Amino acid sequence: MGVTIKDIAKSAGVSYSTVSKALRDSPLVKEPTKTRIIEIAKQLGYQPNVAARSLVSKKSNTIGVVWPTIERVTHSALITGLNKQLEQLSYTTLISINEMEFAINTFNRYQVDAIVAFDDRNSKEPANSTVPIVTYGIAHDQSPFPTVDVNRRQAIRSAVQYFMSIGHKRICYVGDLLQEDRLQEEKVNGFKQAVKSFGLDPYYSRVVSVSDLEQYDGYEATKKLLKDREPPTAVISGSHDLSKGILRAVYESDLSIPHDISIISYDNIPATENFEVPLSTVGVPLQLITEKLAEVLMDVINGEETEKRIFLEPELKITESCQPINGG
Amino acid sequence: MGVTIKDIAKSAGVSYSTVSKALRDSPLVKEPTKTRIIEIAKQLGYQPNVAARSLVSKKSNTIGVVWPTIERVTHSALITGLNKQLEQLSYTTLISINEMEFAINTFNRYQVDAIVAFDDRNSKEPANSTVPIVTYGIAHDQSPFPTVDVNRRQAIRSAVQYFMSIGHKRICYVGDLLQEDRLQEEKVNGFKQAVKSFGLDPYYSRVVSVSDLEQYDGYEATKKLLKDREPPTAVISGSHDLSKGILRAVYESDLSIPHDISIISYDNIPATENFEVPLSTVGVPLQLITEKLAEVLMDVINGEETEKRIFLEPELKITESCQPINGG
DNA sequence: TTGAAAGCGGTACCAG
DNA sequence: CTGGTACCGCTTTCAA
Repeated sequence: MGVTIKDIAKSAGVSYSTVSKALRDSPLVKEPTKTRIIEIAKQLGYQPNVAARSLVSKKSNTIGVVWPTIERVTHSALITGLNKQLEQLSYTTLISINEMEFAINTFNRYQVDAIVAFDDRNSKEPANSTVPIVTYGIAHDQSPFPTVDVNRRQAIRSAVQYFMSIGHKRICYVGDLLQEDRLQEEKVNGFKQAVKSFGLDPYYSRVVSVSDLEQYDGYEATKKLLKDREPPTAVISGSHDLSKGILRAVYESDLSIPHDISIISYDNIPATENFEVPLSTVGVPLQLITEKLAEVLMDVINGEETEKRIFLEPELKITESCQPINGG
Repeated sequence: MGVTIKDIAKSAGVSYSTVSKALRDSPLVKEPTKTRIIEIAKQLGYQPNVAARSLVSKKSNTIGVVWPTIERVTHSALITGLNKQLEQLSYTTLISINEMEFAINTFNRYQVDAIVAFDDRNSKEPANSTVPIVTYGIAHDQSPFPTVDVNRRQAIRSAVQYFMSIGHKRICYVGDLLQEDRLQEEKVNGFKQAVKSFGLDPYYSRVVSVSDLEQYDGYEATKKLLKDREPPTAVISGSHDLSKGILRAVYESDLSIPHDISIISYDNIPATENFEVPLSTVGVPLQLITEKLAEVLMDVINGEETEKRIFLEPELKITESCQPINGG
């Protein structure tokens, strides 16, 4: 078994309560004693027992992340970011990939300080939980839990609006998933609404379906799209990976960006790749999302009131991948 | 705060030690008392406190999974499978995406019963740990910990061997990643060794590099490959996703499988998709890997001796995607 | 400044 | 079969 404070106490010739204080850096212990104890603890390879500690302190300094859909990459960057963010606040992140209810029960037994529930499918309303829950994603619409989310609808709408403002009339959205995926649906709906409310012709400005959100899917869809008699002059892409495929398809068809086609990509991740033409994006920077998430988590842990639904507004970043249309 | 066994005891009018027994389904409690207690526990929404339980029993019934590279999909199916497997053994899986050493420390503090370390990059040797560790992947070659792994080298070698046995002479392997990725390297090396030891002409039988293991990468690489004056008659693909792209590229070039090109895909996942032609595969079924992993975990938990390095041998499953070559 | 002791929520043993 | 109790490792009063 592991080293306990009693072992340290024995080795240091003090009582174990003194050790406890020393290790928690309490001012109630004289400096030399403290450093000596800490030194011994290090030598012995002491690791505080979370079970014992959280049993008495009712805090575990741990956040549980419920993420039943690891196979879908959608959230991995977000979770990585959140993990970093929470690390800075000296919280540890633990992930469960079990089904929502089971995962929440697990985290309740573990007495984590708070739970973040991610779910892009249509999962059950989180079970009752002693531990406060924060959700990300729009899965639970009248959820009783605080929710942080990106206004995807608005993101796509802004993109449409921008394209119209520079003269585009045939604007397509590539990214309808056809499966149950609320996150994608929101974007599609944002597009459809925009088309309607801005009075675009739905014949030219339509939604293009893909079977997944990866590069090849974008490639394939665009190949088809470009065979139209009157292909769009502007494309909005539902994800970064799709965009890569779209670019490929455009180039292979000997068209150029932005000369023949302008493109804006939905994206929360800062552009890391170098494309031939830097990609215009619309979305909420990942960092902002994780910051907000961490903030809300700290709030619920400290029992402070939070807004129930935080909708982060997307930013439009226009680069050379967009160009005004000449004469319609 | 949560409901404790004392609350239940009060409500049931029994001592709390009886409650403890009843909830653990001990035969030392009369049936009616037991059911009554369990009923009350359910009504009150009781969740056993892991901290308290593991503090006294020194068991948490939890396995910690160290997985610093969630962004890379490679292992997600494996982890999902392992999670299921362990669930059946009534173990809970918790995942940490932190850097190896940090994650292991965390799990030590949490007193998980065992740790599985996944790592496809070149990470530090796991720190010293009170908790037993099992590794998956070849990252740590002279690792002191039990390791379960797939014999990737042999997998690719078998595929080459099979192709030769049915007359192929120009066999290419698609899947070199060029980055530091030991798992991929193993396959590439398996291929190179096979080419050499079987006396294939390395000019025709070569390794084709891809930038990632996804569909588009396979598509792109194959498009190029097929432009050769003398393209291969057989292709071995490094991953399932790559294979999808390879198939696409072949069809688009108006070639047919297996008539013009035979293909075997490295794959641990049972074929779920329906391709035009069912795909031949070589690899260890995922289920086998997770079973073995679970088995070794149970062994180390129970302090039983295990083989240090378990190398699972791949299976070759040949379908209509392969065809003997006619006259070289 | 240090030590002693109570108690967090359970388990397990022993007495009744 | 049920109740009482010691104790797991640690934090946190309270006394010395």
